[in-house]
Amino acid sequence: MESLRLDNQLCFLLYAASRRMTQLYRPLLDELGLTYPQYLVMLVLWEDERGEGVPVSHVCSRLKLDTGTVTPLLKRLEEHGQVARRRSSGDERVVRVYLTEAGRALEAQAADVPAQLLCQTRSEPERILHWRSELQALLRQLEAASG
Amino acid sequence: MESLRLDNQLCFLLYAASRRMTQLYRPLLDELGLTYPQYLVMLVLWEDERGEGVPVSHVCSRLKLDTGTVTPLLKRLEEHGQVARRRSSGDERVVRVYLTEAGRALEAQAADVPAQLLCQTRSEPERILHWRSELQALLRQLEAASG
DNA sequence: CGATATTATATTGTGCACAATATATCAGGG
DNA sequence: CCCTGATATATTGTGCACAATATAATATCG
Repeated sequence: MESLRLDNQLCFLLYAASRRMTQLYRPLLDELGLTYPQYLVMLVLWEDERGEGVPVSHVCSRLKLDTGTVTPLLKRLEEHGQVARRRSSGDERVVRVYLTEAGRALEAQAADVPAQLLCQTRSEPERILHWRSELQALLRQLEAASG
Repeated sequence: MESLRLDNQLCFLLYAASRRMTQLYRPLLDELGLTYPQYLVMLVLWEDERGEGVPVSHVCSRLKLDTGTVTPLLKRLEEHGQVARRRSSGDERVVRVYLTEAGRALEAQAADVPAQLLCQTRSEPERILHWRSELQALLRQLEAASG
């Protein structure tokens, strides 16, 4: 059944490439004491937290993950001292996530992770930009799909 | 820090696209009683198991997963009656995985899953072929990287 | 104002991923 | 034949993902 051949499946290529990418990040992130999903949360906070904290829902929507994944992730980051969590005074339903000093300081350490990865994969920067736009288009197409 | 912007990261695009793809498969695979990784195992077996069974190591290498993931996956497929597992008579170290009648019959039911997905994403077939070759190249590049 | 619906987060349960380790079998050299 | 190392699979422990449900706070409508 030709249509079911594993290597013809876009889905498997995405799945394999994504896992492989995570594996390449692992040794670099180990030095920062972060897992890969924790690193993604920190990317969001470094970009969006301006001292006033961001709601849990904001982290969820940026990463397209639900609270069942994000809440325990944030708790582990809190245990490790990278973030703090406080209920918003305005709306008691909302929990705001803050960077601690340590969490903020980690950004400098993480600054050259993307370059190190680029170097490790020996990719031309323009090749990366090409794949980035291809993947952005693919992701848009997938997100437009019903389901 | 521009280099750390979430949406610039190839890694996040892969991660998000892969999860989104899995989400699109879920309702279709629910009808077959399979999870997405279980579906991938079945793809390997439908393609490579010719009645004589395939070693666990073969499934691992095709899917690039280790035994810590694959062994429990195969046990769940066995519980659900899709596969059988027997130690090889020649080499008692290897466990061979066989399709059951039910497992073999499931291939016909799965035959139109790829087409349904194509339809759901409203993608031109040539667009898919394009992304497939792009992702094959990206995966090769990632696998060539040390680490 | 009070009942109802909505929103934000948390919890529970199942199934991956993967590092690290364990166990059992086999292969080769002395 | 025994010892040593290699090979194949399984087990353990941690951390995601996500569906389903629970809980609490807020908004809305009659």
